[in-house]
Amino acid sequence: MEVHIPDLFDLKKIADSGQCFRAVSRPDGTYRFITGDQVLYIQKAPDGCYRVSCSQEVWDRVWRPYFDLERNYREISAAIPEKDAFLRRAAQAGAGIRILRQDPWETLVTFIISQRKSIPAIRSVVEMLSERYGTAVHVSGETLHTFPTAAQMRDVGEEDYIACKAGYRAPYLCDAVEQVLSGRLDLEKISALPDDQLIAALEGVRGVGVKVANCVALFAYGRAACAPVDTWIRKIIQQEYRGRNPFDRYGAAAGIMQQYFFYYAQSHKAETA
DNA sequence: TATCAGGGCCTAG
DNA sequence: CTAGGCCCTGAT
Repeated sequence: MEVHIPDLFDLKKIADSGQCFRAVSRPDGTYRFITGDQVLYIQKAPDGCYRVSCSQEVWDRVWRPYFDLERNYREISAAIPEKDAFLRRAAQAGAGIRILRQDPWETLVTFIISQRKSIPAIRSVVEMLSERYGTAVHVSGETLHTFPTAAQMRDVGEEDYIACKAGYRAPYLCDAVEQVLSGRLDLEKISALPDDQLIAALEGVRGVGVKVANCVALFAYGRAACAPVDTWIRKIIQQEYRGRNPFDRYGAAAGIMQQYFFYYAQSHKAETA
């Protein structure tokens, strides 16, 4: 099937954006995304069209929200003040990135893993967890594994996580599983909370600090006002904004601006180092 | 082969 | 509030 996407949309930038850790590309330009038990193959076609492997119904129900297609990024970018030259440059470079709306459980777990790890290292842990504890699905001639649910991780022990290279984060993962299964943390229910309370609730999990909590709020709950500050963003604040955090000024779109910064830093590593 | 930092967080002082 | 420590990987 084919879909038309009029807004800024760039598969490579999305896959490399560091929000999701399971997206892969093929030599022919096809990208594969996985969320929940859904798998999507998507390839660019002329005139803002894309060939997708799913039905219209699944596209509308699953992937449109996943790619945040209801939001107009062209408008948001155009609204960046001329004065903020660095952000304009970053937004230009990152044009086509979307804030993905991912599954809260998967996002929570993957960002607990992410701390003090490089993106390739995160990918390999996430992939190993999926292979061992997720559900096998057969699509398009390949066997994939969904990301394991909390229930599927019920009996996984610290040693098992360590075997998956989670390192010192192993007890954090056990705590996350325990809290979700016991209902002490209800990932569905907290979606109704305002940003600050949502973040506070997430911080109740061991190994979840302000940075990881903000990532989950932004990349799973669509809280675009939340802007996670990591080492890269910190560098930018130091070098480009004289140590003054600019995100307060960006208001409801702060998280999107953060993504532009992050992408810019990632793709200009040599210069910013 | 050795070294270093990587999308931080916890604990102690 | 600030400093170490942490478990392991990928990059040089």
